[in-house]
Amino acid sequence: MARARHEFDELAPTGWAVLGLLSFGNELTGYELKKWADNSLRFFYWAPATSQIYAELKRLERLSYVTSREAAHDELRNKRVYRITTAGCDALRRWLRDAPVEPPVLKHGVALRVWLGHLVEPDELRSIVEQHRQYAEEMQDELERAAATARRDPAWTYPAAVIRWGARYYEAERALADEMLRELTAIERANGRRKARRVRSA
Amino acid sequence: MARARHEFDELAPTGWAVLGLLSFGNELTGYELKKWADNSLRFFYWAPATSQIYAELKRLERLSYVTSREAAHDELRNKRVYRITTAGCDALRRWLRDAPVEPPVLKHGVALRVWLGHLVEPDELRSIVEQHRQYAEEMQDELERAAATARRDPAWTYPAAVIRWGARYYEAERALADEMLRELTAIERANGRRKARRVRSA
DNA sequence: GGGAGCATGTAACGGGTTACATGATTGG
DNA sequence: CCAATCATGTAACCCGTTACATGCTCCC
Repeated sequence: MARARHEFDELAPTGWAVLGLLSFGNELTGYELKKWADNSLRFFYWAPATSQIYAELKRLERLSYVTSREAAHDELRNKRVYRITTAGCDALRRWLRDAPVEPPVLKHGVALRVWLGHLVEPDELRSIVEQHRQYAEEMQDELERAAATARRDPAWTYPAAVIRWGARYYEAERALADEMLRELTAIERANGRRKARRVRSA
Repeated sequence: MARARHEFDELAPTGWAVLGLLSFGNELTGYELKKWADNSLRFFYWAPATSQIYAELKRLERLSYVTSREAAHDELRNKRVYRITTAGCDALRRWLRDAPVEPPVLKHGVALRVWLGHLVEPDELRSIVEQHRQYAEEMQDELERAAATARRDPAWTYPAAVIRWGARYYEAERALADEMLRELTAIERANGRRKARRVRSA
């Protein structure tokens, strides 16, 4: 039953993600990595906590997928920069190629709450969906701005494509929220009629 | 800094989700709950492991949000059915109303891999996106079938609305995959031209 | 002077998973 | 008779988070 243990299981996805951040060639500190994660990965994957980035870097170093050195100047502040190794690059490549394509993880709290709509007042439900709509719109805006300023640099072609993908994703999310609001209106109207019928027949 | 501990923090979202499953009124066993989760929650939230459902039920019982009894007939097989209490129903209502609206959790492995497209062959990238497209299509089909057979029963209006929402969600996901495939084609063409230019200028 | 940002971690905890154990019933 | 399904749980483990500790530097 248990799938054979493969090389690509040796790291949790987050580990590969961090290694991926380093695969663009820069030498980066844990702190910088966190910031990069926060304004790229976050949009379509997720932003690990700072503490976990450090933990992940240690693991990566143990596997010789990254090397680190004390940043030369500015010696007093202890500052360690990490760089991907060829072994790390190879392993990452293999992971990208060979790891099974898994369905995205989606935990949609708003959908969950609408699903339980019979328990709350229609207005409260609307408000929840509206807040979500707002959020989707903000994300879309952010990503569209990011797309506009994206590097022309061929090294960033793929990230740029994913940013555009993200913008469309959140656009769809917003459209979905709008549609849901229309559905809610329809449900309220129907309930109104039902209630009216009950009253008439009483 | 730390947000004040609220009542709605007393359970992890999964706890509320399980309680939500019970809020439709049926008496259910842990096993049945798992199946319900697998063919409803799964589409927009996520399906907890069986073992966790039992753990969650225990917690819910400790909080008096559910009660349980040994199923009367069929005594030999130890079988315990759970039912939501009024306290549980109230708590769930409060959670639905008052818990902050949090952004959906999205961990999109496919996007992550495209983002690192510079490390793999274009064909391998296409294949990953195509597998994902396939998946999205299957989910859409499943949900559309579910929507078609959905209860007319007013008690299921909201679940039905969420099923339709899900169908549209995966439709969008498929469209997004298609668009991504077109982008990949464009990138390949551009890389071809770049390569050609390099050759000419050499 | 003090707050924001830079920088690195540790400790405790919790939520959730996999793997495992157990056994009865049903249907091909 | 054997496999699948029903049914319930425990134990080990790990991923990741929050909270905390520390201290520097830059700029208002």
